[in-house]
Amino acid sequence: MELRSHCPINYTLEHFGDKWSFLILRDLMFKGKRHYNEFLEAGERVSTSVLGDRLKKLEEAGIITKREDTVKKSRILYSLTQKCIDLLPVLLEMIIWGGENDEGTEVPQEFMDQARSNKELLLKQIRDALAAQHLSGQQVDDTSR
Amino acid sequence: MELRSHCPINYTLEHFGDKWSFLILRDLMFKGKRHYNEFLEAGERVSTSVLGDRLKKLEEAGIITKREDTVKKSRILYSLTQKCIDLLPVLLEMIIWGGENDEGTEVPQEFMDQARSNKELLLKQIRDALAAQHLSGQQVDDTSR
DNA sequence: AGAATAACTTCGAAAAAGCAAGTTGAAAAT
DNA sequence: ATTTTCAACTTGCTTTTTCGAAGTTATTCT
Repeated sequence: MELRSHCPINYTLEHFGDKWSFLILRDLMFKGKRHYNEFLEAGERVSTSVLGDRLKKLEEAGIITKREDTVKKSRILYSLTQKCIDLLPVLLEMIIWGGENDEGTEVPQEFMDQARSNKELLLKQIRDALAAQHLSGQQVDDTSR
Repeated sequence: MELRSHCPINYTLEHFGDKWSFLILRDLMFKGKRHYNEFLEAGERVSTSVLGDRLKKLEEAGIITKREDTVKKSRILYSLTQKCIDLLPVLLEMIIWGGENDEGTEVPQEFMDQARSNKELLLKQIRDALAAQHLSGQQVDDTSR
């Protein structure tokens, strides 16, 4: 990856500064999506070629990892790396700004309140949950699907 | 502006999810740039057509304002709105992630230390300074240029 | 065995970005 | 007073990137 500069904001943008990367990470972090077709069907409808390309780039950059799903062999399970979990504060601040400025936001009031009153605790809770689900190597058989 | 969804992350991305908007805001917030040609010359070299387009869109979205420069009448002075200053935490978190993950980062160690040890204070300092420079309507005659 | 599911690829079309040159109006220089 | 320069755009064209529809391959379900 060739950088336009070593400005930290530019560095972050070179990884996620397109219309889709952050949305894929949102699906992984906040919506519990772990498989290709789940990303396709969720939210804003990425096209499959763009999704494939972004997943590849995110993996190359060490933001996510892929491996065979132990529950169903033909599927690939996508996981977050620590590097990606470190990005959580950025996503959270984006949620706060969006939640405050979009009148028709879908963010629950409760979430906004928690983010305002005790951001550190909220961050820790989400971070711990993500670490348990993504870094342990274990996998829960989600029979609700 | 037509939204793909009311997800707060998507909402934020619809405003700044391109390669240049955040960089222009960075120049305004962290590098003290206030004029068109300063944006052009700083950092990663936007083309003038893209810069013109982004400034227009940011103004339409209420993120920045433009007005005649009182020091030199032929210039236009760009300022941040409160809505944009509210975005500061997002930018700061991007700086932290970029500073931590880019080996060749240009972020001073001192800044990283402060961000880690007392983020709220740092935020407040920057926020107050920005409010004084951008929201007061006053303008300092910068004779260093 | 046939249909459905999952994860991609490929390729043409559309959108965005980039570049060079031109425009407008104020200010500085001659 | 006229010319030159500066600042902030605007326009038109080319290149690059992104997008979307359809096709491919391998696996699993019926």
